[in-house]
Amino acid sequence: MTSTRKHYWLMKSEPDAFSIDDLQRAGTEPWTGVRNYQARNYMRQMQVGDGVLIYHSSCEVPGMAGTATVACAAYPDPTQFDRKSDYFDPKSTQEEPRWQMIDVTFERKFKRVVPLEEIKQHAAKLGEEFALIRRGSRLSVLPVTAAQWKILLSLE
DNA sequence: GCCAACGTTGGC
DNA sequence: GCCAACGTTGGC
Repeated sequence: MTSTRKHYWLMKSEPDAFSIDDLQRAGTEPWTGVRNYQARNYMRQMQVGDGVLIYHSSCEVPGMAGTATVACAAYPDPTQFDRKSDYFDPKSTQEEPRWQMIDVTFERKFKRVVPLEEIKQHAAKLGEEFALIRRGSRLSVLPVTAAQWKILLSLE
């Protein structure tokens, strides 16, 4: 888990709530609210400097909007302790926090949003098992291989 | 530990 | 707004 190699990820965000433009304005943003164990486990594996594709979901044109980098190692998501937060989790404790998160730093906004529809056309190259294009996949944080990263960036 | 019911995600 | 797919919950 302490590899020095750079790893790549894709993170989904609903642009109505938080878009690539919001990230550009913010610079660095705490990625709060992930409440899925698999997604959390991926965030635990993240290391400073890892590449992140920012993906817009649940919107008019779902697709890749830009890139960011991982700004810090995973740490407890404070919203799980906040009763007023949508992400409050009564089963989580300070001693044993259930949810972690990372911060991401804006890197680049794509000249255009690369639509999911277009990404799907490259399924053969990307691999059918790539979670983003797998039917019914709802994972909001998923790993991207170096080869996939290269292909995905080339679509811009 | 099974599984039905329910809630959520997210493309369309 | 619909609904398929999936994760979680809770009764048994």
